Amino acid sequence: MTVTLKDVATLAGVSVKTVSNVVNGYAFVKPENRRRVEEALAATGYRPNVGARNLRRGRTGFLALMVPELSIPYFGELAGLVITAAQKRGWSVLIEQTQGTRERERKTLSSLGPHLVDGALVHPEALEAADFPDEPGGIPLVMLGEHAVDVPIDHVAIDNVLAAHVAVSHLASLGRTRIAAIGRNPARGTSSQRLAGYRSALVEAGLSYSDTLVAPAEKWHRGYGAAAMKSLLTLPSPPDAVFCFNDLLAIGALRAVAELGLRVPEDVAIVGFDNNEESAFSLPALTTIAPDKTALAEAAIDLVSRRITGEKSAPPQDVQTPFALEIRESTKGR
Amino acid sequence: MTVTLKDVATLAGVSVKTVSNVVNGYAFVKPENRRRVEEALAATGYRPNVGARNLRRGRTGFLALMVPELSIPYFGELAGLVITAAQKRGWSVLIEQTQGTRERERKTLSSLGPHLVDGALVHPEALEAADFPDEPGGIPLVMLGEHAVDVPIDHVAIDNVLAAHVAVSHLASLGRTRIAAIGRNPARGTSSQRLAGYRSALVEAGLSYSDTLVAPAEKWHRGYGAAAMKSLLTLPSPPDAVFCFNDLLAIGALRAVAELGLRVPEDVAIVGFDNNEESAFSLPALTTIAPDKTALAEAAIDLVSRRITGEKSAPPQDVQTPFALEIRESTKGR
DNA sequence: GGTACTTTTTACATCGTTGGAACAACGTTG
DNA sequence: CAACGTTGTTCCAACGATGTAAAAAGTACC
Repeated sequence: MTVTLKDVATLAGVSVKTVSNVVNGYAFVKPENRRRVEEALAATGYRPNVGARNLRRGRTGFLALMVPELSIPYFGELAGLVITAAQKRGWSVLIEQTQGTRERERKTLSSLGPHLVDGALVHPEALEAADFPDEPGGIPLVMLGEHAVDVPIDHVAIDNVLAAHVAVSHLASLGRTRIAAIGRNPARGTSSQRLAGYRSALVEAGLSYSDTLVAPAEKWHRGYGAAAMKSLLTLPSPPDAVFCFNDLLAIGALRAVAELGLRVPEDVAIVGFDNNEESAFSLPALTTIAPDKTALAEAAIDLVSRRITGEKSAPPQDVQTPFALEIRESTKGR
Repeated sequence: MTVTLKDVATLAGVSVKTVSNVVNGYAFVKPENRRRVEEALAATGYRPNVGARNLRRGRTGFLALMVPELSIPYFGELAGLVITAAQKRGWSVLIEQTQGTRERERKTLSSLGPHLVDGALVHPEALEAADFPDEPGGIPLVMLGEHAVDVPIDHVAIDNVLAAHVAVSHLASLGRTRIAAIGRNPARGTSSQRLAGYRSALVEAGLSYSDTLVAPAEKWHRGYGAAAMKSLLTLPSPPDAVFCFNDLLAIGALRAVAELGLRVPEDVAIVGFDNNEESAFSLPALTTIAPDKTALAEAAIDLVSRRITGEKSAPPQDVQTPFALEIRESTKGR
């Protein structure tokens, strides 16, 4: 059924290795033989057995991408870009979902044997430093997104503190004085980064920080954003602006505001984070921090490729990719 | 660096094959030896080389999933479920994106050699019958979603015609008489199915069909939905209800209605299709056809597994998975 | 103790590919 | 024409695992 090098070789009347040489573009093959081999290749429809080739070469041709859940728009979009970037360099991507739980993240990390994949891009959510394999025997890892953890591995992300600062400064520049935040969550590294940016922007704007205005969110999903927003709006003195730690929370917040009969941005201005595609179409459209996801994906693939092909032991890199504040209706009106 | 069976065997003082036997749960191993091998396995941290094992077994352990784009919520959600379902059966999933173009779909299909993956789930958008490999030499394929094409391969989907019928009947039951549709696209199989359901529901409700009320959409993305809705609303006699062929179009339509200063559902009722997570949070929340995506993913994995492990030549199956009409604010008010 | 049988272990070939060494063919040169 | 370097090809081993079959060890029975 399946065509192997041997079949092609028999048909072309040369040795297996010569066929292999043609397939791999080895220079010194007699034109006559090359032609015959190529004909035989075409005639049989030969396709190399990737497994065998990789066994021999000690590579698998696969990269793993570990994310919480593909159904979360940010990760769906990112995964799509990672796959595209990987494909350009000849890698195939295998996706592992962890639901953002530390247990599953740890399990996934330790299951990424050197035989299954050549390298991995991991986007941890709850992982701690202790969970990372300390012996360097494993495969190259690149961490995506913010790490609270201090592990010596390659890392790509935007400057979360700065981005949060920019978002909140924007709200302050509109003259808002009671600026709340939604998304506090001690288990998530990203949360503390964005919180830091939030605080520094408040300070810079001469506003005071108050714990009451920082709503927690167990998960950064729409429903939790709505719930958090409702509790903020029923405070004795409710906020006139909210910085949500991601767009999903913000979408939930938009709904909560509407359900309470208030208006965005007149009564409450809202800024999100991630620039999900849906956020350009919400009513009102969401002002948000827009990370350059393409740059993120490409930088990550770049780093992991470099680690795999040589440069094994260069010092860990820390790459920052650009972002922009995308101003839309939720802070500026229509 | 890497631990192989040989290393474990040396450490345990037995042959390679005995270790292999222990690893694979072969029954006849002396308890004493089993213990020693297990200790050695633990001590060395042995992990089987998947590539080598698969080379020997003639399997790769991978399935491919071909979708247009992960950044489209429906496919992000579906891919997540497929990966989860596959993992339960011990498969890893490789994702290929085609951007929904026939050229890339065809290319992807033909590149799915039997060595890279053991089977594939394909969600074509523009593919035609001629593009499918006619010789049965390849790997098992399962088609997801609607096929306009008549190819003898396994297939899982909801009943699109019926679902569209249900959606439109719901609009008619609200007393709407000028029911439009958005999403006509001759290049997409799904489009004609949903259009058929739309027409049959109009007939059943005693309403007349009019080409003017069926707006085309080159892509089923939010922006195209907004554009289509705008053109419908500027007709001499605009619709009082719209059936959008997917949720993204509907989300775009919601925005267009709002931008023209009209209200949903008072002026125009809107129904979508797919039940994306975001649709429960749009303003107003979207009434939509909710396919059971989990059932879809599991049925697909089930079919492809069965094909791979035996049952090679059973007649092609056609599995229909359930759906429901999810009624929300866009047709019922808040 | 010998025979027949079962249980346990091992040696060997094999999956499809590629790296390296060995070999063959060729044209050049002294 | 012998010696040599350059090209082109083949042979063999190896990647790490498992299936097969044969060898070894153990058990039961006469």
